[in-house]
Amino acid sequence: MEITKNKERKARITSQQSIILNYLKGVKTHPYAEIIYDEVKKKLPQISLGTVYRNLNLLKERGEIQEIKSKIARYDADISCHAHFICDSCGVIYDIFEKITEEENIKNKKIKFGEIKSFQLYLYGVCNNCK
Amino acid sequence: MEITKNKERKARITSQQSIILNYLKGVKTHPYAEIIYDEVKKKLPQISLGTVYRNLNLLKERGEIQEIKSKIARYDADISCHAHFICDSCGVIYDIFEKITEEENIKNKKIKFGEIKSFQLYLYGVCNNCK
DNA sequence: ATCGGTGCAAATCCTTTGCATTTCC
DNA sequence: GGAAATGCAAAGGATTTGCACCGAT
Repeated sequence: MEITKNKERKARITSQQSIILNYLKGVKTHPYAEIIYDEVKKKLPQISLGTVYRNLNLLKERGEIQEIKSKIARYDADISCHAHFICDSCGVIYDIFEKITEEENIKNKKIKFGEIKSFQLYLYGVCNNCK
Repeated sequence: MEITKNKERKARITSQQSIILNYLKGVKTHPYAEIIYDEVKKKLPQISLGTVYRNLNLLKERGEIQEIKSKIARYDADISCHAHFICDSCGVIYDIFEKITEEENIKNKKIKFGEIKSFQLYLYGVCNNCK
């Protein structure tokens, strides 16, 4: 699972793809595929949900966006070093740019099982809105 | 999503549940529901997959096990403070008990959006076996 | 002409759920 | 007896995929 083979393909940047990426870069809401689909459809009415999924996967493989593993996959075009606070009650995802721990060193840590290429730090709790 | 209401129910510890928990405590492989089902069936041949899912959710809500968010949900009965290294190629999940960052302080950090109750640190990369 | 991408719809597959039944306090 | 859990099967829902077609190189 989660195999990322590097079949060297000549990627074509389609309008579908750039519109998806641009939309994602413009929001901080960590939308999921269906939301992205609805939004992108405003500019590209004929786009299909399958294409949205395919492009999200492509962008993720290229490291241009990251997937946030919630119940439904959510996406974030901000790939800078930050954590996510996920509300156990309402599911809203907040970006945490404040330093929680030594995030910036994590990628340099050596572990015996392999090399750390990326990481995700999820913080869980109930957000102030829900309390 | 991911609502964890505290409807105070009188939980009954069934044999299904303890066998599932015991199996999980005995392995370090972070199995997913279907695997757990197959294993538990050896001791409890009549158990159903639905019951496995229901009990995994119960145990998770009670904090006795944790769910690892991979493509398929995987489960870990070790709830001590540790990270997971997930191989992007083969999907194997390794426990990381070595200190990667200031894990032990994370829960005490104050953030403006709410209170941190738990966290998960996922490390991604390609494991030595796959390289 | 070729080959990657698209749209559409169907298929897949993980997970949840409704319901009748059983179990345990 | 009654709340809670189970087994079974069906439903649900997110994501993937097969295929014919399109478009850019």
